[in-house]
Amino acid sequence: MNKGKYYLTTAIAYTSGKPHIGNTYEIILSDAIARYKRQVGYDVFFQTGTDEHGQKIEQKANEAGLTPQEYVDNVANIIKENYKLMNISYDYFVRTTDENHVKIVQDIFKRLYDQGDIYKSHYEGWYCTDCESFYTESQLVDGKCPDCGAEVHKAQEEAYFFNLQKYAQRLIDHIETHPEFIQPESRKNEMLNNFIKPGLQDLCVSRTSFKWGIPVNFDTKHVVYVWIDALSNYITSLGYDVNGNHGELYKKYWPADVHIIGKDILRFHTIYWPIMLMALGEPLPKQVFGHPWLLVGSGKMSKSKGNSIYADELVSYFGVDAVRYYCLTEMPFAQDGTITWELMIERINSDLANVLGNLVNRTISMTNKYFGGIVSNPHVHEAIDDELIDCALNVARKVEAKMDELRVGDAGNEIFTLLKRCNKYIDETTPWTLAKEGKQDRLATVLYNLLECIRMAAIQLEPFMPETSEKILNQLNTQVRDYESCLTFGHLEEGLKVVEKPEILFQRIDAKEMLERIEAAHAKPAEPEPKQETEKKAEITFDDFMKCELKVGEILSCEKHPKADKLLVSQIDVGNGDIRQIVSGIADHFTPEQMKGKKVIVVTNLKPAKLRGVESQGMILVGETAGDEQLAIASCDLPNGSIVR
RNA sequence: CGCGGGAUGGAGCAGUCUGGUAGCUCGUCGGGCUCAUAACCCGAAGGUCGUUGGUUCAAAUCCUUCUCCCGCAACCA
Repeated sequence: MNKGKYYLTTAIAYTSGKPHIGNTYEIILSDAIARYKRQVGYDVFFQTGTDEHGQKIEQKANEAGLTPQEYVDNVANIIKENYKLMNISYDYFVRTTDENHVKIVQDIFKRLYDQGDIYKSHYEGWYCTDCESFYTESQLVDGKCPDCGAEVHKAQEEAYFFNLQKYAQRLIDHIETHPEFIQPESRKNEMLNNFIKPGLQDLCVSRTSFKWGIPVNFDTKHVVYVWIDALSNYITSLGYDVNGNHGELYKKYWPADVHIIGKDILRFHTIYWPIMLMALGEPLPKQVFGHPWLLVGSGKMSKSKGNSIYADELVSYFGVDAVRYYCLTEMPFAQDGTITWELMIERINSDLANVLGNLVNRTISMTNKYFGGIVSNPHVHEAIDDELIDCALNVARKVEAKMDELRVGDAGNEIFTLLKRCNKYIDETTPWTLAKEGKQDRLATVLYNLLECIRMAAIQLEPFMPETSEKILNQLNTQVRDYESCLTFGHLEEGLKVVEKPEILFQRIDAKEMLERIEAAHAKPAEPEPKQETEKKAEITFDDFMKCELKVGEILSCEKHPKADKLLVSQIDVGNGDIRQIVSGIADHFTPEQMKGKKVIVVTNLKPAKLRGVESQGMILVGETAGDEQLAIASCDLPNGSIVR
């Protein structure tokens, strides 16, 4: 049953560091879809990979004392290990440092240049010679460099630009005539209204400020800047050729059926990428799905917050399939989902242990107890059986409908309604009573129905939990494992002998005990980690330090900055009648009322600067924990104007 | 008025496009059962569907006012 080809991709992971479970979620989601499509008969090509260029990587490699290539090789390996751990069934892993990728990107760049879509121009901005960086007008502070405060001058950097506007109308037409193109649909308007319709700015597609990238082959002081490099991965890997001599894979699989990406980069995939393809005269991907984020508590997972949860740690506590199951079913379709240790344990206990694990266990136990493990079906049918069988036959249809909409979590829930129905069926038929009454044939039929439902469910669980699926089928000892056999009832072989002592599929977890264990494991690394993260600043001399004038000041009044959310404006008495106005970025942590009356330590000889239009004449010293979760003002009881050293 | 999303029983969500008995999972309480991983099954309690006004025979759903949350953007002397 060949239903045709299906090409799906994930975003390629940036190789700046180890991915957390939020990043891993994307590939688990994609893997479930890929496995499902294969199962129902598509010829699937599932691609993932790594994005390995850029200034940040150049820097990170430097800090680590490695060449950029060595650095990305390491991270790419970590990512591959991670995918292996999570049982990801990708067909191809593309790296943007691959030789063929590099060559094709150069060809694409050249062709877009030759046909006039890319043109050479100048990136204009304010340049700080000390920092060797460009800044935009709005980034400047008081007309000076925001980093070092030095004078900046208007300068031009040569750069290549991609003329997007030329294709804007075609893109709008495409989006409006293909409602399925941007998923979830709620994102469609965001793209149109926010970015496309106000007018697209030409995209800067080359850089000269760093070297770690794909050189522009006709102008080698430039490297190709991220998007043309990264987005092209979807076709370079397939053997796309600018002259039309495409490889077999390209001919077969392009256009992609779906690009699965995070909602944050939807813009690049629904604007820049389609326009690139239009310029190349290639067909557009059929669909781009911007999945929501997996949040920790209510906040975004990030290294700087120190709240990251990693897949390997989760797996070490709960196992691969439990983690996969959680990510797949706990995530809403279009809204951000949450991961906490408590929710994770709750899901495992209620769904995996109680409903699934226990059902398999009790059914196999009864088969052993009453029939020595031998399966038979004497077909002593009762009306109640029809309800169960209908439910079982409906699952495939419902799962298909959900999967077609990429509602993977809902699809998983459909399978669990069958498992729950099975538990209910046991209560309705009370096999132990049938055994006591000696109704052997009816009893055998009941057990057969249950085992067959379990078999059907197990097969359909494969995209979600591949290991568990196989374990269940092995416990049943059945060889009938094809998807087709789930579409009609009664394929489980008679005469089978199920396993005698079934292994517990998911052990119930004692929540309290587990949480304590996790806390203990986190307690140790929590301390030293912030220290590692904190960059050591360069040593300064005593004289350097003495350049700072620190004084005790009293906050006379404090109010919110009229034009900025994060800023507070305080009037501070620093002694000798000197009243300073100081702007601080601490509105997230303190209210103006809390600030008022506090004695604080102030840097009084800092060059004044304007922050969103309000002048700041100094700086309040504030201590912070890693990831700015908590702030504390450096306070002091000395008289106003006291010198601090 | 920068752009967008959200607010539904204790928790997490569906339902909103295409008005018409407010649903699911977890938790709580009561009952049942004993094949099973203290599991499974049944029942109950619990919601003015964020706020204001409107359209309608009828509003969680359509229009309107306001509030709060979350992204993006800006910004952290």
